[in-house]
Amino acid sequence: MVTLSKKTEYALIALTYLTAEPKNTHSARALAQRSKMPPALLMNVLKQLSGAGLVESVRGAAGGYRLGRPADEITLTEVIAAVDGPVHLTACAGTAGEEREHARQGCRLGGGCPVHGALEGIHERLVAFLSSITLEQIAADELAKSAGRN
Amino acid sequence: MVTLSKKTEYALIALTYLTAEPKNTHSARALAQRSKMPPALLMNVLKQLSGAGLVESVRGAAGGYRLGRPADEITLTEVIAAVDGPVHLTACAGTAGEEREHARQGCRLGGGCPVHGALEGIHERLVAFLSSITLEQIAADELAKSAGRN
DNA sequence: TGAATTCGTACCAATAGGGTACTAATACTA
DNA sequence: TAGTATTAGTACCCTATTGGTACGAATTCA
Repeated sequence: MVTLSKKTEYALIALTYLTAEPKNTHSARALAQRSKMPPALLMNVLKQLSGAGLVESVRGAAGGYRLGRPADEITLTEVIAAVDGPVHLTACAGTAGEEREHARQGCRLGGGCPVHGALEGIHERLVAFLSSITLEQIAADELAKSAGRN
Repeated sequence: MVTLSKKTEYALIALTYLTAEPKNTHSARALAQRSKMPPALLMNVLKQLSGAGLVESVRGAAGGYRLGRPADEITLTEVIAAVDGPVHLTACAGTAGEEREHARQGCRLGGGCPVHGALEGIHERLVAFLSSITLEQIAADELAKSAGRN
């Protein structure tokens, strides 16, 4: 399926909030309450984002999370990769570098697979598309649309 | 996950073969053998493609499948929709027409969802991207790449 | 009549997705 | 120093989806 997972969705929502107030730290619980997300799940998502360096964590009382990088340097591709692992268009395409050989095994059709080459091309274009979308754009876009609704 | 399902992959493989020889009919079994795909599963996939009008079925002895429309009029979006259902970027975005109200229920975050508007915009661009890819392009692209490998 | 095929439907098993629970480590505050 | 609020780490559960199978019925040609 060509679908963002719920975890990615939650990650985007949380990141949008962090983008709106980049200087303060926001606790996982507070973020969950504002969006009615399951707190325990959001904590896991934030941890993954923290591991990927997309957010910074501050422990202890009055701690929480803040953006790890400027919003215009965080792309949708990175968010997806941090939460759900790297984007693979198919089992046989979309694996880069040293993983490529492994992917070739995963594609059991091997050389007989008549769409292998074409899918790799599509995959590259898809990643380029997703990478062109930054967190800043998402936050700004939402602001514009929600303003139009009021 | 942003991933094409195996069924979509199989559909593309089968369609590529049908594109190469648009006039003959090809039985499900023959197509499965050429690509080492599970025959029973491919039959289900072909049935779905047939229901969507992307391929024509011919029953009886010496029957099989052929393209239902010219290859340059079949888009990747249609193939995905026929096999896996319509593309939904998220639960809250990407549902058109009369289904829209239903989707709004699916998005339990409702008005509090701060990425709703932005995701709808991304979804539209994604569908436009997938719709710009035709079966003819995939088949031609693959031909070019496989020629380069030899 | 028989063989080859698609059609319709129902079913099974494995995996991934969504979600929870609990304990440890850290840091602020009083 | 004690208490509290937070993240970190891990392990687990449940359900839906996905990948894959099976079988009988309808259709067509020889």
